[in-house]
Amino acid sequence: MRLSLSADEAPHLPNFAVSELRSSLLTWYAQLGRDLPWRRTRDPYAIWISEIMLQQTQVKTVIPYFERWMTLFPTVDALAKADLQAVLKAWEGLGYYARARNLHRAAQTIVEQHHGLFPQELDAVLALPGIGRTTAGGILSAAFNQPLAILDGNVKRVLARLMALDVPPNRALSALWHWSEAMLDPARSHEFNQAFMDLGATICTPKKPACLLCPWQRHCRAYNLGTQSELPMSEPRAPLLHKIIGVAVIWNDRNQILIDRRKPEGLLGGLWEFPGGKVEPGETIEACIKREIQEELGIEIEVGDRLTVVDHTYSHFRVTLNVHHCQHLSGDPQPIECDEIRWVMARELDQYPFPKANIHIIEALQKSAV
DNA sequence: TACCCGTGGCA
DNA sequence: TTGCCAAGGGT
Repeated sequence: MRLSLSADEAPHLPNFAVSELRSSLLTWYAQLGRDLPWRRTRDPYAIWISEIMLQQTQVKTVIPYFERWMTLFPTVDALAKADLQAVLKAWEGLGYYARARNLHRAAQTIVEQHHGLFPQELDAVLALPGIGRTTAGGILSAAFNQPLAILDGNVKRVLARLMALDVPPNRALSALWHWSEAMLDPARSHEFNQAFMDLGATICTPKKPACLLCPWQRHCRAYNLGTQSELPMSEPRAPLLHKIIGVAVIWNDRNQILIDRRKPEGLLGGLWEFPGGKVEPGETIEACIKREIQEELGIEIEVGDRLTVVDHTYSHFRVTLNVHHCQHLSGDPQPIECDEIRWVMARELDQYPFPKANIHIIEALQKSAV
């Protein structure tokens, strides 16, 4: 098996086939394409928001977030003027929080450099943070019918099967871009790109593709070879690292809880959390929590009863959070390894954006308070 | 280039 | 329970 495939090695798409593939896909889409909220508008702002939310995220998950977002921040200007904390709160639970931080920054750039109007020039769009080639093509084709190709996960999978690609898609990106561009119907790029993605999402699915319903069945190399369930090829992955974490819900004598805001960049950047850290070899949970709180906040606490245990999986590792009630004893908490610290009442916690694993802690707190 | 960056659904 | 992967981009 070869390791990679360059564009000039890519098998050629015959012109007669391209013409038939375009028309059969567009006919299929006119009948069976999905009715999605962001397809009812040509507003580039709304389409931009949907494209960012849909990065690595399924349509079903995105729909309620999209509807709420458009109510909270209906225009570029509204988003640019909003507080980052409010933006992160609207994104809470969607993951990949850099997407929300980039949306906020990009909105401010559009106000400052483009009079608040979403730019139509490809280079200007690509210059905005959080927008790469696929997202730029998706926005500009959907909003302005510009003849720009896309290469999202759906299109990669469809093309990998159509062309019986014998390497993992990420080893053949230039060939895949070449095919996506060759396939695109330049006069109807808006419909074509949407149809291309719908084909991948509803027919050419990762598991058990519905080949019998596929408008491209006759031309599909994988179908004709019977290898559609083996494609696209996948890359081996390293097993997830597992970290054991001690977490403190620290109470003061005014019935308040201590939370901290993470630094603005990196994992869960800008979100709030309950403080804690990794258990070292041979260390008890209680000792870990006491040590971490001393190191990170410079205060003394007494570690009390266990509140809950939370298992959570991130992209590249897994954590088990061992959460204990704690009592503040002495010292004024300092933001040594975070951006900000606050004492808040339990009922105020829902005003702050928290990562999912911490949402579970808040739910456990609400249960234990009843 | 290879790694970082969340969460949910599903088998 | 575990692994896989979904409308990717930044560095």
